[in-house]
Amino acid sequence: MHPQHAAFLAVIRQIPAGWVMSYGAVARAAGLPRHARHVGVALKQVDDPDGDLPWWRVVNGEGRISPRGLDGSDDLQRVLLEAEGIVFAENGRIDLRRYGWQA
DNA sequence: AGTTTGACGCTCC
DNA sequence: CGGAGCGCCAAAC
Repeated sequence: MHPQHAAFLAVIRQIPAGWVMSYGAVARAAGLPRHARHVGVALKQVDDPDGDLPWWRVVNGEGRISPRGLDGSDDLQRVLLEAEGIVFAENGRIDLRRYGWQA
């Protein structure tokens, strides 16, 4: 585990239920601006049997769930977010001005 | 050591 | 609002 990944995950763990953060926001909050892409890398590698990491509360800067290729785990992410009361717009976007968490 | 590759983001059009 | 283009940065080739 790279120390930077730990920093990203530490930030993500602090996002309260019902709120979201963009990859870029997480990177900035972790003190590593311009490393938004790296946040995605960290999340891809992580496995959380304990479920202590709310990975689903991270979306991209457009307020959309970032595509992961072939698997449909982005649908799961949407379900989890909606279960926390987050409302998706018609175009599948989340209003970050309303749900964006500022660490 | 040069190139490609992303769970990204911002500007333009 | 949707695309294209480009910058970014570490990893993997």
